[in-house]
Amino acid sequence: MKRKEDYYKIRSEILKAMAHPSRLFIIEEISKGERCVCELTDMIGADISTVSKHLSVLKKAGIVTDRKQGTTIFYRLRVECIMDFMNCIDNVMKANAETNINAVKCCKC
Amino acid sequence: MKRKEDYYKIRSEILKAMAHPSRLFIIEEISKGERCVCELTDMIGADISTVSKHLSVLKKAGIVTDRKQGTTIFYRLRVECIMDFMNCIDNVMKANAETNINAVKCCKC
DNA sequence: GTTTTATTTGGCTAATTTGCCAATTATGAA
DNA sequence: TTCATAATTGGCAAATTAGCCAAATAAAAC
Repeated sequence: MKRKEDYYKIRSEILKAMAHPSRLFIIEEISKGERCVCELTDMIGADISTVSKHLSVLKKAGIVTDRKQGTTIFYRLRVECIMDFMNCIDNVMKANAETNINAVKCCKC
Repeated sequence: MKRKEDYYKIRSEILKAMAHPSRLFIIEEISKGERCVCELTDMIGADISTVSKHLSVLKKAGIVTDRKQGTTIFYRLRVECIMDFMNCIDNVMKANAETNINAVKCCKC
């Protein structure tokens, strides 16, 4: 079934867009409110072109949107649940820390 | 703050482990119950060594665990919330489909 | 119009990931 | 012990991703 494969492909592209330390930082930061490229660049400490490219990856995946005000572009989350969603990742991390447990129950995700 | 950076790094590694079509398929499939490497290999249609490597990526990230029975190794999810978690990804996909909407509300994640 | 500030895009190299094949390990059966 | 089955590991080439610099675009200030 070709349909099903495409579905996993698209899903994986959204996940891949999130799967980078700087992009996770951006997601967390803009979940607190709109931020412009230069603010994020200062916080991340990479080249502005690098940060701009990270933002375009997130935008292409549909995770963020932007708004232009003069020469400044503000980014914000497009889908509200993204942050709650991180709780599940954190449950995996917690489970990894306590490696003696096998099956981990969790909530809030 | 070095601590915070490490945190994003680890989070991104868990997400990266999930961000592949075959690995997403595996996650969904074993969420229904234990599956051995050969069963998953038949379903995916890739070389068994490829599937084995995908499983080791998921295992290393703490997403799955395994159980040996004779020569067969059964894999299962290690963290229960992983599947609910996919709902949020699907909300992003839905939002991408209806591109005229900007901020998307969602639940169940 | 020219300059300044904010951001994006192109191009390049380095690093990482993917997937196959061949070889290896491990267990159970003959 | 030898053979067969299940799975993992090593190694390699192809594809993708990351991050920097330089150049281009866009809007506002002078």
